[in-house]
This record gives sequence, structure tokens and C-alpha cells, in this order.
Amino acid sequence: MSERQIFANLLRSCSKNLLFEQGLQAHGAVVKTGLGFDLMLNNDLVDMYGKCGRMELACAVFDRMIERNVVSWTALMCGYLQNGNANGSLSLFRKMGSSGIKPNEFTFSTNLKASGILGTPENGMQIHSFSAKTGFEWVPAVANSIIDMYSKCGRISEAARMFNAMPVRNLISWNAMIAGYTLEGNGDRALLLFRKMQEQGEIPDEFTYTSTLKACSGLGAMQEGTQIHASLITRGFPYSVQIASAGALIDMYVKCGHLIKARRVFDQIDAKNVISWSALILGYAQEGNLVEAMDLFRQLRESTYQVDGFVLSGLMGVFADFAHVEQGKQMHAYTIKVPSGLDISVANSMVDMYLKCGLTNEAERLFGEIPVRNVVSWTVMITGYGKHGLGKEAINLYNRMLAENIEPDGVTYLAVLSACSHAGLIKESQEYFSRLCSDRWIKPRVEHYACMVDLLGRAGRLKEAKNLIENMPLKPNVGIWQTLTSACRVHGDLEMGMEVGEILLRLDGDNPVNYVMMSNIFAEAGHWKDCERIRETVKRKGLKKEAGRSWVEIDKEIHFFYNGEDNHPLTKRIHEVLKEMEKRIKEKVGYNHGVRFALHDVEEESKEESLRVHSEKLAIGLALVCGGLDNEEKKVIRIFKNLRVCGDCHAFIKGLSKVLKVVFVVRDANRFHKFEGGFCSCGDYW
DNA sequence: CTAGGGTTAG
Repeated sequence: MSERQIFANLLRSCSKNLLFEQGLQAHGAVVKTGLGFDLMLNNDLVDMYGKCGRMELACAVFDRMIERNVVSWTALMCGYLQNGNANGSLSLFRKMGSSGIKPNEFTFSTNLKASGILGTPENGMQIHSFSAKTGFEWVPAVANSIIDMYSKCGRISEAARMFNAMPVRNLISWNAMIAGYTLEGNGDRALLLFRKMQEQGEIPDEFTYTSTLKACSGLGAMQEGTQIHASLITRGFPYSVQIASAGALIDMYVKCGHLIKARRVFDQIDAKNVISWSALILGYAQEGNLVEAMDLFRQLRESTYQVDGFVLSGLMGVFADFAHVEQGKQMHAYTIKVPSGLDISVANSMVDMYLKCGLTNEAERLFGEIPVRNVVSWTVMITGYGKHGLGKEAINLYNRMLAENIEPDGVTYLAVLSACSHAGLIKESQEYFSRLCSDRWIKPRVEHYACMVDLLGRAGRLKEAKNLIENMPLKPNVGIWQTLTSACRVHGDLEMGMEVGEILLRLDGDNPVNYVMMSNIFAEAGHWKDCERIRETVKRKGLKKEAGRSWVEIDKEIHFFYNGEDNHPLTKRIHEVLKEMEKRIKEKVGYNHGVRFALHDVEEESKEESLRVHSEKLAIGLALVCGGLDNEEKKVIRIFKNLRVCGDCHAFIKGLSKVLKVVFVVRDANRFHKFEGGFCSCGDYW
């Protein structure tokens, strides 16, 4: 074997096994032997450095080469791609074109993959047609990459067209198409294709299984998932395959609500990895079992596996949802100690957590410290401002984002529109909505229309709101009708309320929330008979609405309350304080029980009584008992509620904030309410 | 030198 061939083999082995130090030594030896200008060896060097994550060295070799062929260029592109720089690969692709070198199938595959990662179809389409012109389109690897590119760019129909037109399909073609449907959220189609490929004699591999399991997760299809699990075992795949699919398998059971089975799979895998750990931890956490989740997380930390950004951001998201500030802060402290704490998704999830816990200043500080913010970072912040009723600030932030050349996406528009909605900025919202409609790449969704309906409804422009729903190009969903119904209630438009309510009940007649809304409309209008009729229906159908639950954190401990609950050790004191407060508010601000809100609890018998024990009041009572009555300046009491805060409680807290020198921040299912000096930041519309 | 996968932030 020639010396040159020996070096090539050595370099390829370093590349494959990521042996940077040895590769560096081999590089030195190549130069010493006088082979420093050999084309093939230089290509291998570019590849080796790229694989080892040393792009500066890969570029240096590439720049010093006296001749370059298509392999040299493609190797460098792969380096960029594998080091997370898809744009780098694409711009190199363009440069290669202008230097007169023709791409081959490898160049096409690489850059199609890069386009898929960027997720915007323009680049990919160009490369697709380029490959067609140069006769590479139907080379299997290229065609597969085109399918992958289109499905990652949200052009599933293009992907399917390609797939159907392929003269020869291999396993990878099937996998790419199945993954595409799964990604699109069309799990049914994915499973259909999975069956079809087996009918045609194709044997699934680990990638097929992970994709189809993911499809089952999305569908909540436990039966299909279990079948796939079974065939994974009966086909006798080697361990490596089971490991690769374990994360998806556990996640499937988690998403189907079967934690016990998920746990069983986890316990049965000999070789776990960080993904199987994360899937299970987040499963427990999202279910509300934080004790088990955190215990597993501790075990993960103490294990040899590296905690990654996925599990950190996932847990942070759970703390945000449950408003567990203390846990969130502790996790924040932990992220500073681990490398994955620097992940952008972790930073974003922390900003979101602070915002959802009502600590706006902390969120702002953290947001300012993110070195490279992406569209999610900005959207989180805009959403947060919006929920705090800070519409102007949200819009300012949005403009700053545009100034920094960050492209908004559909969620960003949702954040801006809902910020306008919470702050009542109608003119502004119409401007942004028309911008959205004329955006080339973003399609308005029902949720965007719902924001506009909410805005118009809030302004009392109910006819316009109804018109918008009836004329929108999308199929109205339950949520958007609920928005309109609720606006009818606020403005006391009985006629439209009944009309819209009928639509709502036809569409979603088993949701107690809809009946509550209807009975409220009738109650507002004094139609007690109709109100009674609705109540009867709810009883007859046996519908139960989600139980109202509030919580408050006191001395790093969270106390939960359900409506009418009386098993807290301090219950007696809580009721005493609430009674006392009620008296003081009645004297000072003439507060009275608003019976109009009593129907939030359709199952309750006594309205007065049910109001007095709403969970948010109990939580506030406890906070007051535990030192909230000190009446010191700048005292803030934070309360969280799973549903929307009821109107009576809202009035009560407003009164409290006037009687006491306390600021109350209440996060409900919709937004934040900041009560200060007898006023609420929501302007009494919520 | 090349194609496919698992947990994940708004």
C-alpha cells in the first residue's frame, strides 16, 4: 500500500472516531512527508477537522489548497452542516457554483438537508430544480433528500408528489415520508404508510419505529403504539435499536396517559440514555407528579449521563405552568453550573417561567443577558408583556425585534395580537392583522382570528366580530365561538348571545364551560327560567366542569385550594380573616357579593356561600393570615388560578388592594391581574 | 465527502 493510501485510511479513521489529537498528528506527518498538496489527502483533512468540530482548521486547510474539486467543497459544506451552520453550507454551495465546479449527488443531498434545517422552502425548491436540470433529481439519495426537505419545510404535498413519482423507492424513502407525515401532525397518514410499506415487503428499521411511535404519541393511539412495541420485541432487534426507539416508546406511553407502562419500559431497558430519562421525567412532571419527576432528575444528575437542554427546558416549562417560582429559581441556579444551561431553549424557558410566575423584572434581566436571541426569545417576552396588560411595551419589543432582523412567525403574531387585545389597542391590532394577512410565508390561523374577535368583542363591536367569523377563510372552531359568546355576555347582548350560544352547544354540547357561559347570559338578562333549563341539562348530562383550583407560595411551600375546601390546618383563621376583610371592604368601598357571577358554579346550591369559598379567596386568606396583614409598603401577594378568576373575587381583591397597602398579582388561565390601590390592570374586562 | 431517528422552549 502506498504511503498516501495509508495516510488516507488513517485520516478517515480519525474522522469516523472523532479522534482530533491523532488527526492533528497525522496532518503534521502528511506535511512532513511532502504530501501537503495532495488533493485527496487535503479533502480527507477537511472532512476530519469538520467532523471533529474544528471548522477553523477545516477552513484553513481548504483555503490553502492549490486545487479543489467537488469533494473538497462538499466536505467543507458537510462540516458546516454538522456544526449547526446550515447557512454556511448554502452560501458555500453558491460560491462553488460561481467558481465553476459542478455539484454531484452528495452536494445536492447535503444542501437539501441544510434547506430542510432552515425550514424555509425557497432555498430547497431552487436546489430541487437545479438537481432536476443537472439530472440528479432521481438519484435515490437526492430524491430522498428532496422528500425530507419538503416535509421539513411544511410542504408535505410536494414531498408526497416526489415520493409517488419515484421510480425506485428504498427504505429511506419510506422513512422520510412517514417522518414527514408525523412531523406535519398527520399521524393517521403516517401509520397508513407504515402498513403499506410492510405490505410491499419492506422491513422497517429503528428509524421507522421511532417515527411511527411518535405518530402514535401525537394521536394518543395507545393500541397502535402497543402493537409497534410488540413487533419491536418479536422482531428481535438488537439492543442498539431498542435504545434508539426507547425514548419514543416511553414518550408514546406518556402521551397516552399511561405512566405505569412508560415506567415499565424505562425499567426494562438495560442501556438507558438521556432521552429515555427525559421522556419519563417530563412525563411525571407534566402529570403533576413533581416528587417522582425531581427524584428521577436527581438520579439522572448523579448518573454518568449528561443532563441536556431538553430536560432542563422541559422541567422549566412545567414550573412555569404550575407557577413554582422556588423550584424554578433553584433550577435556574443549577443551569449556571452545567454546559447545557447555555442552550437557547433553556434560556427561553427560564424567561417564560419568570414571566408566568409574575416576576417581570427578573425575566427582563435574563432576557437582556441572552447573547443571541431567537424568535422564541422575543415571542416569550412579548407574550409575557401582553399577559400583564403592557400592550405598548409588547409592541415596542416587537419593533425592536424587527429592527434586529428577526423574522416573526405565526406565534409571534399571536403574541402581538393578544397583547393588543389585553390592552385594548384596536387600531394597532388591525394594522398587525393586515400585515399578517399579507405576509408571504405565514398563514393566519383560527387563533389569530380569535384574537381579533376578542378585540372587537371587547369594544362592543359584536356584529363586526360575528361577521369576521362568518367570512373568514378557515373553519371556525369551538374556541372562537366561545370568545364571541363571552363578549356577548359582557355587553349583555342577549339576542346574539343566544344565537351564538346555540351554535356553540351544537358544536360542543358536552363541554360544561359552554353551558356555564349560556346560563350566565340568561342570568345577566334576568331570564331565570332559561337559566334553570341550562342547569337541568348540565345535571341530566352529568357534566362536571374542571374544578377551580388556586395556589399560593408561602415560605417556599405551595398551598393548593379547591373551591369550598376546608381541610387546610388554618381554615378557621382563613375564614375569620376573609369575613373581617369583607366587612372592611363593605364599609370602605361598598363592595357587595355580585350574584351575577355566582353561576360560575352551576352545581353549587347556595350562591352566597359558594362565592365566599372560591379557591382564589381561600388562597388570599392564607396569604393574609401568614403575614399579609403587616401592611408594609410594597408587599406583593401572588396568587395563581387554573381557571379564570371570577368577577366577584375580582371585585373583592380590588377592594382589598384599596383597604390594605398590598399589591395583588393574580395569574389566571387567561392573563395577569395586578391589583393596586383599588384598581386592576385589566381594566375590569377579562 | 453523501440520504433517515428519539426527549425540547413561545
